[in-house]
Amino acid sequence: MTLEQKQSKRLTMAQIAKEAGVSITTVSKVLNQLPGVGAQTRARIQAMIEQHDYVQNHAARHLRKGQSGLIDLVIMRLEGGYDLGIMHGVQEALEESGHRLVVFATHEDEAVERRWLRRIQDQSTDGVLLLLPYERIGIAEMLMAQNIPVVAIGDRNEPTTNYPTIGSTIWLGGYTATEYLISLGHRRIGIIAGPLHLTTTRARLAGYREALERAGIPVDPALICEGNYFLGDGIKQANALLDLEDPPTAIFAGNDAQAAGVYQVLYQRQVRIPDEMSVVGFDDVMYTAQMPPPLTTIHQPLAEMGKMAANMLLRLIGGQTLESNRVELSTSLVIRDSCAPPRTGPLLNR
Amino acid sequence: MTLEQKQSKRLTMAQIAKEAGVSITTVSKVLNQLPGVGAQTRARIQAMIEQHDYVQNHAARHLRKGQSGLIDLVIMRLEGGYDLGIMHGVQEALEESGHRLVVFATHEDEAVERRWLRRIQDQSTDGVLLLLPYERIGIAEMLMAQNIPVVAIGDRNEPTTNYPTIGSTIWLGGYTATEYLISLGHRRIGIIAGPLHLTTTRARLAGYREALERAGIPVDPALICEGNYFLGDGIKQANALLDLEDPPTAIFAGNDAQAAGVYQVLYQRQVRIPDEMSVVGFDDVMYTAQMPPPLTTIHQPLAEMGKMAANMLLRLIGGQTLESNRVELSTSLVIRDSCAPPRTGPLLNR
DNA sequence: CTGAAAGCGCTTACAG
DNA sequence: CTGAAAGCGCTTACAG
Repeated sequence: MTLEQKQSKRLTMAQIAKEAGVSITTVSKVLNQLPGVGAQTRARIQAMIEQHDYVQNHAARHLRKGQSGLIDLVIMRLEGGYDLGIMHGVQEALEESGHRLVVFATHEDEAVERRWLRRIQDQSTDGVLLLLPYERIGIAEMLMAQNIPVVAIGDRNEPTTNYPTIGSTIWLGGYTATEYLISLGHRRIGIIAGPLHLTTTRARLAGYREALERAGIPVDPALICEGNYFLGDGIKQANALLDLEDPPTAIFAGNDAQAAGVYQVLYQRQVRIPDEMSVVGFDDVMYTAQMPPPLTTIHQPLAEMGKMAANMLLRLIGGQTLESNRVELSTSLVIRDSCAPPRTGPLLNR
Repeated sequence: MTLEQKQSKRLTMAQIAKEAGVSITTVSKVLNQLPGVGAQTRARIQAMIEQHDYVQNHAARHLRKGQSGLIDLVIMRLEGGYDLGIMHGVQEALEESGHRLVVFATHEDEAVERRWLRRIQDQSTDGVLLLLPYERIGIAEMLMAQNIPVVAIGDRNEPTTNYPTIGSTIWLGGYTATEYLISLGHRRIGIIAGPLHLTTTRARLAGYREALERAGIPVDPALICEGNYFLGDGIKQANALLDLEDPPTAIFAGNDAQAAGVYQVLYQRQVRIPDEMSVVGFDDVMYTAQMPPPLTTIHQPLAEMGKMAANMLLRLIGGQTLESNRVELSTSLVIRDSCAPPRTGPLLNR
């Protein structure tokens, strides 16, 4: 080791102890705010610590205490919107606890997932937050088998899980959005769903159906489109809906990304929102308020969900038990400018 | 410790060694693929490792080798677009190296930054990627003082730094965008800049000026707006430009978020893009291709920048030296559907 | 109130 | 080719 490197090396507890003329044990007690140190000694050591700007070595602490101070967040892909909303809340919670957040995107690639899982298993995480609608290699189970705490955010494909999950009242969101459109006078309401094998998709759809049925409006299968939750799906399905013999007067998109796709199609076809077509989204991600025109959508409390999930995980890590394995925060309708009563007369195909 | 916990505990190298009837040293050599182990012994130990799905303890390794396997990425806020583009590239590079990515958003809060810095100083990071246009508390310097490798991404406010930075040819982007609009016949081109104290803003502006001057078009200060790089700034400045006595026929936005704001204003005022107004953005973030109409913009190779920054950092961590302290990747014009020749006759104020 | 000592699970000279 | 031993920098019973 060269001299230069030696000089730049951070101090150890032993060095602090030596300088203060006390034992390492005593320094450790001061650092960890443990009792059993005289007031004067404590003050002297404290001063020394501050003077040198000493920080405990993380690795040694980790090795002894078995805590890495790290939380892993697993997401499908870095795409903004929904995931970022959740991350905001997670970050906020971790800021208080002092944990750092490791972010990992699976890109739905099994090999990548397995490699990450291996890297995680060396006890270098305190807990994992799963932000995946579904998984193929059973990440949650593998993690639990290793006694690594897990909390899943958003709806998962399994109706019940033996690990905690936090979601929102999706069904109610689907119901509320549809009911709102009905209240404006709409009778033909198109819905763009996600993949039907996801429970979260089915919940939206069930809410939609319930609202129609309560209003005595027959459900027209032609108005129900299956897609994925991407913008491109909104484009594709909006086109399909508009090309119908008897097109809808309102479109309820499965999420805000789809709604953005719907906007694009309406723009291209020169169909005015909301005069000629009403649109409702789902999620209420950051940009919805700024879409032209501002999108009426179902608000999911993303930040709160993230925060609560992180706090649940933290409690699990602390060895506490959770009151409930499943928490649902409430969705709500945010009325902005994308909906209006249907215009009289059929919409012309353009 | 209860029996249950005992059972779930992960194996140690010592246990593997005992089972295999060899020393810990030998197991370690096999695990780290070091020479000095007989082929048979190696095979036997290898089998044992696989059988037990043994993974080295991260904390112990970290303590001995002084490597955490962690890279920290510091960003201002989680907002998507630009930052996510960079993150994609970073993740890709780290996937190969095996490092995990810690993400931290400063929210431009000094207290938060200082707390993070402290947490970082305990040797629990291998290196830091800075994705901040500027910083108030001198993060880069503090990190360097602690011998923690740093690489900054995107342009920084300092013209020169004593740590590596990676950016793109912003000036050229400003020039190219303006030149393109001129080539379409535009003479009055509005530009929405970012904060003028940022070098990155001034580079765009200098490119804009250069293109105008080369074309013999006088620079009209009224057409130059200062804003911030958010969507709201695009809205505000687009309104200002449209309210001018002699409004521009094209608007060059400082980034794509601003361009989205411009779109919104044009939509509200029922000014058609590109027939009545041309718009150019900057960055080429994920959603630009999907804006209605698809936005013509200056492409920054965000993923490549992130990847290269990560690789530079990795090299620094490995003790290698870098060829250059400053790398600039090239920007390019991506022509989509938001520009057209100016319509004849003045644009009516609406 | 204070401190000597064991030990967390590895890696790495070094000796055989 | 193989292994005993020191040590990375802490925390934590335990003894004084």
